Amino acid sequence: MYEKQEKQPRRMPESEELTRLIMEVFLLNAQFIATGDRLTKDFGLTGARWQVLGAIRMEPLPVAQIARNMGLTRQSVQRIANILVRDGFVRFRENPNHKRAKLVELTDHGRTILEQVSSNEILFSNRIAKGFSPSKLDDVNKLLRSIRRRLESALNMRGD
Amino acid sequence: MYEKQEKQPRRMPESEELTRLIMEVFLLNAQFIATGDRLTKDFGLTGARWQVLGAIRMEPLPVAQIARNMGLTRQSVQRIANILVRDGFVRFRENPNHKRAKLVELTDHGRTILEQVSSNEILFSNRIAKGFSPSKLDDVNKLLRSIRRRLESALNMRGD
DNA sequence: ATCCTCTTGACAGCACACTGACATTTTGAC
DNA sequence: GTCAAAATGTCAGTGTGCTGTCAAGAGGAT
Repeated sequence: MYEKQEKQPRRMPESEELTRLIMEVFLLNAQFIATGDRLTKDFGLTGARWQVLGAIRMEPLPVAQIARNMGLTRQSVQRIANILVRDGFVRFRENPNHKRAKLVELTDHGRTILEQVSSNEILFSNRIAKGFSPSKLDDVNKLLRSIRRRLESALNMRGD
Repeated sequence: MYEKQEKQPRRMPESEELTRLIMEVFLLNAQFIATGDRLTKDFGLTGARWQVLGAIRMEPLPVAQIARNMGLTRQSVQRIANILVRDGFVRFRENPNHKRAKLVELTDHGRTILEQVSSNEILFSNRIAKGFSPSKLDDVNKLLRSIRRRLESALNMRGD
C-alpha cells in the first residue's frame, strides 16, 4: 500500500527501551502534577504555587532568582508570584540591594499553610515510597540524570 | 526565628529519594518535550502534533480513541487534530460505524513528513541510548511504572 | 561621568493540557 | 421498541509554561 518505504534506519534495542521510558516519564509526570494539585487544593493552592512557596521557605528571594533555582522562566514565576500576593500567601518586600528586584516573602498565613501542606506531603510520600530500596531509587535517579545530560548536550550542540 | 515548629512528621529515606526522583522526572519531562519540538520544528510540526500523527500511523482513528491511547482528554486531541487538518497533515473521513466520530487519517503529505521525522528520531534515539543496557532500562521502566500505579491507586481511593 | 552589557519586571502572544457544560449519537438494559 | 446511560464532538474558561519585546535599574570598563 505504501510502497515507497524509503529504508527507515534500524532502531537499536536500547533505543526501543528508551522510547518506552519516554512514554512512562510522560505518564508519571502527569501523575506527579495531579498529585501535587491534589495535596494542595484544599488549601487554596495548586502544585505550581506550592512549589514557589517552597522555594522561599528559607529566605525571601527575587522572582528571577526563584526562577533560576527552579529551572523556569522569570515570566512564569512572576505570574505565580502575583497570584500568591493576590491570595495573601506572599508579599513583595523592598530589596535593599536592588531597587527593581523586590523580594518575595511568605506571609504568616503563607507559612502556616506551607507547613500544613508539607506535613501532608511527607506522610503521603512516606506511604508511596514504602518498601522501595533507597539505593535502587538512587540508581534510577542516576540513570535518568545521565539520559537528561545526554539530551542537553545533544540539543545544545547543534543549531540552537 | 520561626519558633512554632509544630512537629513535622519525619521523612523516610526512601521518601527522600522519591522526592529527588520527582524533580528529575520534571526536568526529564521538560527535556523530552524540548527534544520533540526540536526534532519536528523544521517540518512545521510540534512535539504534540507529531505524537498525534504517530498515533494514526497504522490506521485512521477517531479523536476520542486517539485520546484514550495517549492518556489525554478528547478536547486536547481535538484541538491538535483541527490544527493538523488546517495545516494539511491530516483529514477527517466519514466513519461507516459511527456518524458522529469521524476518522482522523493521514494525508500523503502527512505520511511523508511523518516518515522523515521518524527517520531522524530513530537516528537521534539510537545515539542517545547507545551504551545503556536494555535490561537496566527495563528495570527503570518497571520501577517507574510501579510508582505510578501506587500514585494512581492512592489518588483514586480517597475523595476524587 | 559615560557607555555598554546584563538583569529585572512588565506586557503581549502562543502552545499545551485540563475541567465543565451542552447537544447529538450510540449503546445497552429493559 | 423504549429509554436511560455512555460516548462523542463542540464551546468556553482556566492553569502552566514558553518566547519576544520593551523600559528601568545595576555593574563594569573606559
